[in-house]
Amino acid sequence: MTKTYSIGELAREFDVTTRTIRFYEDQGLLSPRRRGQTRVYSPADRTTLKLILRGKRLGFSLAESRDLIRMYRPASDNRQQLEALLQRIADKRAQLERQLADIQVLQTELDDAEARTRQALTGL
Amino acid sequence: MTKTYSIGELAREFDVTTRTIRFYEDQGLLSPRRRGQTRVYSPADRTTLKLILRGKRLGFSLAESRDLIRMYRPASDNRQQLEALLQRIADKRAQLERQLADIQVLQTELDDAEARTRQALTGL
DNA sequence: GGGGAAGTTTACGTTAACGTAAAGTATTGA
DNA sequence: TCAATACTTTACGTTAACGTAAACTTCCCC
Repeated sequence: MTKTYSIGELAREFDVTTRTIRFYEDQGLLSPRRRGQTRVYSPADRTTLKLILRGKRLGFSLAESRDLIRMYRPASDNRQQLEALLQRIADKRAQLERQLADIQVLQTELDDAEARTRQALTGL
Repeated sequence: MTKTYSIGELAREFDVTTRTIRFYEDQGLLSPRRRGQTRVYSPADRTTLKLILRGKRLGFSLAESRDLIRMYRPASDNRQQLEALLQRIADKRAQLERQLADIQVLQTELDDAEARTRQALTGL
């Protein structure tokens, strides 16, 4: 019998509101089981939530995260769709590469800024 | 005599609308000179715009980018403020580190997804 | 058995980041 | 000279991603 989570538990763990989690479900990013009215989250649901929040930290929209979630599941036996999926994966990879490059540029700019700030401090 | 740019030139170069560029000015991120009514952008203005768009690709808000721009200029001779600036720089650096880690996790997840997709394709 | 505490639905409100349209000015090329 | 281009300001509209509030049910505890 595998572990489950309540919406409140997940909200606390990831520091989001329950409203946020329900909103993600509304947008089709999560589909927890129900015990009566109450939502019951599986470890897989929790992983999905984690994926969404990781995406948010990288500036992804919920639509992009939904796409990412779909990439992470087979979900098709159609050749065309699988090929299209490979393409979307490649596109995402390219986007991540660009973000990585952007981060590196920003890091060296921060290095510069810090050096100049320290320089200004020694001049006081 | 240093080069200048019109708003249209910059818009074309960076693939944004002129509305967007004016909006950034409205938000205090850009302050081009004027020739009469018309905005005239310096190479420094262009660099600032590039910084903003790089931030956007990383999911930064305009407020964050405004802060980044300020980090990139001395702008103070007050010890307290310089120390505070160093702190903000350190914070940004930490954020970039986390984003970098997030990207790496996502990259290996994409690797998995691609492998599984190729596997599904060979099974057809 | 009477509160809390945690869950639910429904619905209106809010903010950021522009889009879109209207109406006017300035320059430029046929 | 006139019509197309590129610029300007002003102002209302739009979308994503929730926040906030109200009104309700369920469960647990003393």
